[in-house]
Amino acid sequence: MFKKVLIAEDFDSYNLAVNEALKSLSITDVSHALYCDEALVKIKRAMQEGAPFDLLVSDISFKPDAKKVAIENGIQLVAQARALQPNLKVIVFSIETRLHPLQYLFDTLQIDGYVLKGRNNVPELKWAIQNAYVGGRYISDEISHVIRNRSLEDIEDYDITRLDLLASGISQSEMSGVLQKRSINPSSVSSIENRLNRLKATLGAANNVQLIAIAKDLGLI
Amino acid sequence: MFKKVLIAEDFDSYNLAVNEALKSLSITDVSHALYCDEALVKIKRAMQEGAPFDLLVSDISFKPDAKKVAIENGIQLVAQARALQPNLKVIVFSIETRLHPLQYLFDTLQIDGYVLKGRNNVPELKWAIQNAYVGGRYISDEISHVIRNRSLEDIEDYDITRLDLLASGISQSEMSGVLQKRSINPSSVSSIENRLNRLKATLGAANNVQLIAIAKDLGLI
DNA sequence: TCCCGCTTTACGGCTTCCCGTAAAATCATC
DNA sequence: GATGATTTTACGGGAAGCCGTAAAGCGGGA
Repeated sequence: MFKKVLIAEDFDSYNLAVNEALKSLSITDVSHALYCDEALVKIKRAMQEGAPFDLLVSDISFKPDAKKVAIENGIQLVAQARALQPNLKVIVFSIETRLHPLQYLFDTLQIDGYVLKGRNNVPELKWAIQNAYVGGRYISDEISHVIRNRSLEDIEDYDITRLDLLASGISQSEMSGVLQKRSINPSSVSSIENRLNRLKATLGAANNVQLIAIAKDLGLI
Repeated sequence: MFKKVLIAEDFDSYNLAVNEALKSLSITDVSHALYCDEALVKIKRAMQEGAPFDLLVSDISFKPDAKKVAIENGIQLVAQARALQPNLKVIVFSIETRLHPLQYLFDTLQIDGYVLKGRNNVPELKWAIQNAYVGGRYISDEISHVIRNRSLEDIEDYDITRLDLLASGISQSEMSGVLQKRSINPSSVSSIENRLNRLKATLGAANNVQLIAIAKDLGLI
């Protein structure tokens, strides 16, 4: 079983739950980080000391407070942690159910488990940890069906930019100017219309208003 | 100190935290309810047996699952519990930060404490329980700001309906028809424009698209 | 080089949104 | 019931969005 585990989680309640799960697996070498920055520092230090972590259990959303932080969320943390230590096993423990952030975690970062915060986290976490240890990948039921939906595959980064600009209240002709200034092609009003139409078709939106509503729901913007 | 406490909370993680707080106050007679219906039954039975609860610690949002329930959320639970047993002390323990539901809890139901789920729940819960016992009322810092901020006060329920309809992709003239069918007044296209304009002014949106983006961000819809 | 397919751009019409103004209806108060 | 304030409705003109068509640009392959 895993020997050395790091938990990146800001709520004390959830830390209690993860502790409980680890205790039941007789894992005693457990470190806690209440902020992402802190977590990355601990990972670095552990590697330098020749005693790297075996497993990272990380939340996604960290409540902002007075403290100024460089890494704002668990997704960035996991990305940077994996860049530092590619063999680090990662289990994400979050309330996030939106497709886009999850797709990135599974497809690009290839995490080793996802536990959706819910009614029975202690047994779920325990199971996820055991699975990750033997090279498996546990995913909470409620989100495995979300992941199976691949409808968003052909949405590119600039589409997100376009949606962001649209949601900021500017007109499409103004957007054309902004895109030119950022030298993003295509930038003509017609192209913007085309791209937005394509997005509307993909996401089943009748107009720009609904498009933004759906994009918000999916976590695209 | 309180002798007999009921906890209405569906997540095991948060139940661990409340347990921890109660244990540190040497409160041992603790019951749990994972559903609101179950909680109300326990309150009733305890009264009938002549041993009513002293304190209810309740969540607001309960995750829906296969189980069919009559009481869907903690606000309804608190209202019904207080109707049954007016002297019951109530502490709400939730992630809810939106003004509207909180106002009802404080102004109408007059709850005895509100702990916002966050970084340090165990000490906060402990403090809230101690305060409630001596007739005080503990409120998490972040929430007392919200309660004081009345900027969203003039957004009424039908405004949410209008935003919902707008986000569903229909045109304003179609919305007029829908509102008439539901006999919601005003229903004319002009009125819809007026209301949406008022919302845009309140929320600082330049057009309908941005309005929906902001409404999504604020959790209005 | 020419052809082909794809993307980008341009443009025109039609619809919807946006923003005034003004009339009609409703409500509160006396 | 009259009066004034507020809300609701109606309408019109200009701006923006929506949609189809067509031309121009661009790259790959024969």
